[in-house]
Amino acid sequence: MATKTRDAAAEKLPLDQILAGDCIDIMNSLPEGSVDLIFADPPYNLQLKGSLHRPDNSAVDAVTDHWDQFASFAAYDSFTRAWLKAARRLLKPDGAIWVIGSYHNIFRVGAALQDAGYWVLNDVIWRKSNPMPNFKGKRLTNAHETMIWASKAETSKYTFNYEALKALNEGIQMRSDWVLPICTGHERLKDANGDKAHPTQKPESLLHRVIVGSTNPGDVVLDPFFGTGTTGAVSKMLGRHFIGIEREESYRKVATARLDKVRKLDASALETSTSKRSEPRVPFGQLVERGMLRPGEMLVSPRGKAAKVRVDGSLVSAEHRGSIHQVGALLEGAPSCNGWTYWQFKRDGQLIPIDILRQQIRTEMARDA
Amino acid sequence: MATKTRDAAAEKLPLDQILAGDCIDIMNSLPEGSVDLIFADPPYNLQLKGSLHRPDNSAVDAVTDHWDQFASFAAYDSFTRAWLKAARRLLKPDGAIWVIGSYHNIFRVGAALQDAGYWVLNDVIWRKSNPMPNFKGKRLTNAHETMIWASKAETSKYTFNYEALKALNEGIQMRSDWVLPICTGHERLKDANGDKAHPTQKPESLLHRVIVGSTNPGDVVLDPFFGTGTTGAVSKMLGRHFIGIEREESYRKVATARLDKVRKLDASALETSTSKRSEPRVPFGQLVERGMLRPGEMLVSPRGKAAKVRVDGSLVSAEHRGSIHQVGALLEGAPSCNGWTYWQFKRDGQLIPIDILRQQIRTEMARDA
DNA sequence: TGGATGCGTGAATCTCGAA
DNA sequence: TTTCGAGATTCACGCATCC
Repeated sequence: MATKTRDAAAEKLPLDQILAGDCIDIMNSLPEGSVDLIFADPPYNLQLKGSLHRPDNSAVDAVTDHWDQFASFAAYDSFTRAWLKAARRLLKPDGAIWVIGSYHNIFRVGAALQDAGYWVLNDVIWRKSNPMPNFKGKRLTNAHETMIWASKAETSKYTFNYEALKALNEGIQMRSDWVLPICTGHERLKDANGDKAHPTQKPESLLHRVIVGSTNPGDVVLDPFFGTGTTGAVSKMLGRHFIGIEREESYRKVATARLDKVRKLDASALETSTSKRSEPRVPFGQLVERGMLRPGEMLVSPRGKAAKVRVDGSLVSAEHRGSIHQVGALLEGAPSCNGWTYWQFKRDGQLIPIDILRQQIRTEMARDA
Repeated sequence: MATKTRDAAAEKLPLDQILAGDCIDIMNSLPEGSVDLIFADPPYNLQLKGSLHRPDNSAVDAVTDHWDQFASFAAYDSFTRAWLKAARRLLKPDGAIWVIGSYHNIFRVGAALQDAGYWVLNDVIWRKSNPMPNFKGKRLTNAHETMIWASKAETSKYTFNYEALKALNEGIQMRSDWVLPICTGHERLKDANGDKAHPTQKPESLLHRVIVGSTNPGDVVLDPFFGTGTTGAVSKMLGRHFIGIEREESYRKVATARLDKVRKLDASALETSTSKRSEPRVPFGQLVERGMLRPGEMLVSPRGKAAKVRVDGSLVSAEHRGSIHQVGALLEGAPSCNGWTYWQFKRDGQLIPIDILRQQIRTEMARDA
């Protein structure tokens, strides 16, 4: 707590600094039970092989840095278990940890956390509003990353600022899925050449929510994979202490310059809420998946043209196939057509516009948001 | 594929049935390499202690069934590794699996999948539009569950109906986070007392998306934790075969009654949008042979580069010669080039993409088939 | 100054069949 | 098993440029 007298162990901490070196060695050199929160963004072990090009033939700048290379799952596990053990020793009894990862590594991290005695509180999904698409159409767009929030032990009285997060979420309980954009634009740090300074810089909005939700002012937040220092920047801004550990000198240099520019906020730290209150998009396919329309059912146009609904939410008429908009446009010989207002379905002998069903879904969405 | 002759192993399968007993024993009794897809909703090992009450003091009906009780993580791991091994043996070489879970078990399941040799394709978040709130305000609202989609091996040519899922999502490629409501209302099966028949019944919309996206009509879908048979119901409706395995008689009974009521959709509703990859290959030389392009005629690129058509269907420019793709790539200095969409020819002063000619041939082929 | 247009890019396990 | 070559494939933004 902010008001609590700092204990002896914490007094020996090198606060608000970036420590150079291997995170396991350095964590082992710091006093036991001294840190309130750990935020860790470890290597994901992506195991990328060849190169990848966009449809326009430009090359994707992939994460191929040496620090993300591991010989095997076993090697990655052994690294993971070692740093998680060192991290747990550092935590105060009521401390907690956040770890972020992708499907490449997060299952291994999660199992190691549980095996080490941490107690998982939530898994939190960062849903990216602007992810990189899947260029080859071979998988789903990888549009999220996973964070695990765990206390040091099952009995820990971890910090959770329920009301603060609820306030951040317009008065509604914060959920386990967070929609936030990736780090781009001015926030993305560049090196002297104008290239990105770090391949995986996290957005400050993500750390903002983590730190507001699970620390108090004056707390100590340690990041063993500091990179360009997002954790430090947000901690400093929010009046928390940080300790960064980073092996690579180039990252430390960028982080130091960044942290020098950060000013602690006075009082009301408001999230840059991107509340574009436009109506949410409802794919027509959801009406089929949710059983509101039956695959095989016929839709009818105002002038009596008909088309059949297929399981993937596309339509097929005598001569055309495609989306509700495409088939409508083709049947009318029009350049475009709003399928939502064009098509109707039959219930109890009545013709009903399909837009009614979309309204039902939107009403649910608004109620449940 | 639906039209492919079923192989010997698959012919011995007990299709469209619910098998009674332990899933590991039963899977081991079925023929190796015979199943296209496995969907598994294993016990979550929730480790619930005590009871939970809502703010109004009503009790939350928690999952406390005996089948969800495990003595330790080690016991749960050993169970998980055993059924995943039996499941992998059953899969065809190009088969795939989906497993759904929560933070209690999904990390252990994911690590076990990777260790067993499965190849993770995506982790998919089922984002619940109407989750149960966190009554105590001690954690984030647990508003999602995680599914892991993995192929049998890294080299598997898994089924992925990219275009169908894109159609379900109104023309934008499907992401790894799916917003769907939980199973309520009349879809939620009740027992004779009017209580819910199964504590964790999954919504059909979720299975619809899984099955449309990763199987073809006629495929065999196995569910080793069948419960009340959502996987079977959706498989049957979508013209896939199912095999259910369920230990508890009460669930089998409910599932049987449910499946009897399901009708298979007619074939035209089952058709989905397909990708160009599945269309027949047309050699460029055919355009010349058929007189659609004259030997000696010039093709033009979007940026005005030109090449001459030769009698054998190769191109020659000032500096390069080769296929339409090779010459395009060389002229652009690109690693590759789709000549079909790159080159244009001239008719009546208009520039027309050569892909139009390929479309004409494909339309003829479809009509004559 | 403002709107339209175009370009660049982000933690990516990203083709496939024939020879 | 490896090699070769045809040819399929992208969404949301920020920012710069150009009328």
